[in-house]
Amino acid sequence: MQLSPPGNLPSRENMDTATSVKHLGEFTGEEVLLEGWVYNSRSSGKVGFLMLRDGTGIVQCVLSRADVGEELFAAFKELTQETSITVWGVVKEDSRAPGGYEIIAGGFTVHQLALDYPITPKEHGTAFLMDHRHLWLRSRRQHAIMLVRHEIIRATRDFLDDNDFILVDTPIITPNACEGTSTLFGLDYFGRQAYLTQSGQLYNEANARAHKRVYCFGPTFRAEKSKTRRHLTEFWMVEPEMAYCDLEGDMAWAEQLVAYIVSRVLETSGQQLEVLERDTGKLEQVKAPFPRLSYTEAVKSLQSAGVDMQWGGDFGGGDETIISEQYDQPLIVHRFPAAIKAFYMKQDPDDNKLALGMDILAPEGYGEIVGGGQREEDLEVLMARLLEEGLSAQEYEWYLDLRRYGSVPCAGFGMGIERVVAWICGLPHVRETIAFPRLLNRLEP
RNA sequence: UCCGGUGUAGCUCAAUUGGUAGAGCGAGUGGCUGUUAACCACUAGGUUGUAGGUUCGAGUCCUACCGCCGGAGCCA
Repeated sequence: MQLSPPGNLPSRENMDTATSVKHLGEFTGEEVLLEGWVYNSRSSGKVGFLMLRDGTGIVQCVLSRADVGEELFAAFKELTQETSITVWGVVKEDSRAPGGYEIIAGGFTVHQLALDYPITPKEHGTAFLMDHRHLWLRSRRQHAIMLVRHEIIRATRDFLDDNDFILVDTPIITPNACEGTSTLFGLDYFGRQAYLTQSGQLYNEANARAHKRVYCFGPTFRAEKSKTRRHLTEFWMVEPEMAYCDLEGDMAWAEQLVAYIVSRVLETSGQQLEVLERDTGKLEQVKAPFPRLSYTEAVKSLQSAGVDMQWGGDFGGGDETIISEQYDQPLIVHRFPAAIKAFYMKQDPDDNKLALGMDILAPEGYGEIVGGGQREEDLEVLMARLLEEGLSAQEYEWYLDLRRYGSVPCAGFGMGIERVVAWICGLPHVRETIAFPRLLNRLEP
């Protein structure tokens, strides 16, 4: 359908390129062309309101029957939700319009009329929305979440890049399991057993000896049959690794990264947080340094809170919540029992029952967002720990080489992007923090 | 894998003690000159998750299975 606008209104020929809703403020009083989709439309007998969504924002376009003519006005009334259209008209400041600006429309062109769009402006259940995830992404809240995710990733990369970290990607397909095969997705690699990575850390350690400070950033896979609000089977993790760094340095880098991300989102994404109805007061309190608690202190604190827990065990999700709710900042828990940690984690020289690991627990019950620690740099100790875990030294020869040729203290951590997004956006579940989540019971769409 | 909940129109939900399956939204038709998830009137829309059982009669009670949601375990 192509309709010509009447004579005294802006015509499409006057404009060469389309602008976007995000930049409308620069065109007050001018004619613009917008390309987008119908978000919603309303009409009374002689005035129509078209909410146009163009990916950068939503703007109300006003069509007056007297101005646009009978034919165009009748065509407007045929428009359905999510129909793709190009609209042209004059930008006008108007306090009655959501967003402060509206378009006095001169005309529009329909590209495709969308019939029976499944997601109506009313409420829907999560199962239905997840089945229509490919369409749900267009809605206002989901759009805002993806923008915040984008900003979190940008802030992460800016922070690391500006501090002389080099992005060195690590492989997704790996030949062996660094911490047992039960949590890994297996795959056939030309007749050999291979796995999807659950961490780039071992490779990061090699890269850190080439570049001193490195990070990898990619998808990570866990085949755990976990069915909780904080687990995905495929998630994105950024993993910085630093040569010549100990546990203290590791904690400092991690807390500064987290604090920087929060301040950047507050600075740039206020509009999105408003759409998400996030209480930003709680985010504004996030400032490095974060409070620190040793594992041993955390266990004592839990025991005095009435939790039945012995020294040596791992924290459950509920335990994490109880500990972190005592603080309004992210909390660093450090020095865990060596027995429950991976073979490559360095033992505490002051107490060999402890490993030099650390976790950061997000406030408001969001749980662990960062996990990391100092690596064992001594060849003999590392070899002994590896064999203790029943792993084959032969498969880790290249990793052991890192201790043979210029070994140094080395530390790093992994930060789960989806958990950080869930926390900063104030979402109850990580499934909305990624465009197409992979969950225990969900592989589609 | 275990425990709990749930499944009714395209969507979100009602339906009394077991007695004719209903509303809002969405869709369609008409009306309305400033709407904000617009509003008003009318219309269409159903194998009540599946299979079996009890009963004169089952959305409702019983059994099994399936899906989904939440929690536990396991994990980041």
